[in-house]
Amino acid sequence: MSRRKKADASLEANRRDELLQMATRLFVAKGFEATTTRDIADAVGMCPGSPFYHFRSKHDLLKAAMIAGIDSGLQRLQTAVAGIADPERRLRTMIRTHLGTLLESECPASLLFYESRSLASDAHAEITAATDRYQQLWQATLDELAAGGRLRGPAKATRLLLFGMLNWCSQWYRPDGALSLDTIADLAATMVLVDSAMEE
Amino acid sequence: MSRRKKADASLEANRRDELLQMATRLFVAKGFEATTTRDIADAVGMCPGSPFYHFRSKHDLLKAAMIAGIDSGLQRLQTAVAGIADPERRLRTMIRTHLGTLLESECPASLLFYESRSLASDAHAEITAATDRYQQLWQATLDELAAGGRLRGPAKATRLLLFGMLNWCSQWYRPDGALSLDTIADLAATMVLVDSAMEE
DNA sequence: CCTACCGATCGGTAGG
DNA sequence: CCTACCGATCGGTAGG
Repeated sequence: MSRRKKADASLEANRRDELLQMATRLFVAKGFEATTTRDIADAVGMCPGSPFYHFRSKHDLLKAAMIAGIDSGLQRLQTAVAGIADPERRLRTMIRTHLGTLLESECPASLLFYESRSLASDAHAEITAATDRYQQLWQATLDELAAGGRLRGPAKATRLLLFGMLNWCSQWYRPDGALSLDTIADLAATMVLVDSAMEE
Repeated sequence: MSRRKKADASLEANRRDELLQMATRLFVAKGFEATTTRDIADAVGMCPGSPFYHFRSKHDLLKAAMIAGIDSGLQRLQTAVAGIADPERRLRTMIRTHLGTLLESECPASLLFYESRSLASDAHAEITAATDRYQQLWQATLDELAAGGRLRGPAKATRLLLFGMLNWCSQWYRPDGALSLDTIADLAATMVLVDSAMEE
C-alpha cells in the first residue's frame, strides 16, 4: 500500500514535470499570453482542464517554470566553475556556460526572463531572489577582476553590458550560422577584459 | 467643400496617429497579446469597435506601429550623424543617440522589436526591410573602423554584441539610477574600440 | 466614428 | 486526471 502510494506520487511528479517542461518550451516559443493552457495540455496528451490539477493557475505554471529554469542554470554554472581559481579563466568559462544554457539547451528556460512582465507583482519577489543568486556569482568574479585592474569598466556596469551582449544572442544566434558559441564567448570576453600583454 | 474634405482628412489622420501612439505605448508596457483593442480605444476615448475603422486588424496596428517606430529612429540617427567625418566620433554619437531613442523617448517604439514574434509571417518582410536599413547605417561605420584597425573584433560580430549591450538596457535602465545614458554610452564605446594611446 | 452585436476562445471549476 | 461546463472577454463586423 505504501509502495503503491509512493509509485503514484512519483508518477504524479513526473506528469507535473512533463507539464512544466512543455509549458517552458511553448512559453519561450510563442510567449506566455499567446500560449493557452489547452496548447500545453494537448502537447502532453492531457484534457483541457487537467493542467489545473497540477498547478493552481496559468500564472503559477509560469512562475514554477521560471524558477526551475533559473535554478538549473545556476547549478550548471556552479558546476562549471568549481575549482577554477584564476578569475579570468573563471569568467571565460562562465560566459561560455551561460551561452550554452541559453542557446544549446533543449528547454531554454532562461529565456522565460522575457515573460516576467506577465507575472503578478507578488510573484516577482521570488523570481528576483532567484536571479539575484545567479547574478551574485557573476558579480563576485567581476569584482575580483576589477580589483586586479583587469576590467575595462566598473564591475557593475560591466556586468549589465555583458549580460546584454550574451542574452541578446537569443535574438539572432543560429546554430548553423557563421558565429559559433565559442567565437562569441571569446569576443565577449575580449570586450570586457583589458588586453594582457602576454597573450597573442 | 474641398476645404472641408481636407480638414476631415487631416482630422482623421490625427485620430489615426493618436491610435498609433497609444497602441505603441500600451504594446511596449503590457505586450501585444496582453493589450486589448478595447484598452487602446478607451485610452484615446473611442468606442470598442472604432479602432477597426482606422486599422484592418490588431496585427495591422502592430505592424504600422513597428514601422513608424523604426523609421523615426532611423531619421533621428541620420540627423545626429550628419556631417561627422571621423568614424570613431560618429560611432559614439550613434551609440548615444540609439540609447536616447530607446530610453528617453516618450513613445519608445523601438522596443516593439520584442513583439515581432506576434506578427504574421507575411508582415515580417516589411519589418525586416526597415530594420535592415537601420543596421546598414551601423554596419557602414563599423566597417570603416574595422578597416582602420580600430575595432576589437570583426565588424559584424561587433555590431551584434553592441546592439545587445544597448538594447538590453531597456531591461534595467532607470532614469534615476546610478548610470546615466552618457556613462553607459562611453563604456559601450570603450568595449568595442581599441584603446587609443593618445586619449586619457 | 458609434451602437449593438456575434462567434470563438480561454482560464478555470465541479464532481467524480 | 477526465467529463462537462460556465462566465468573461476578445477581435472583429454590420449598418448607419
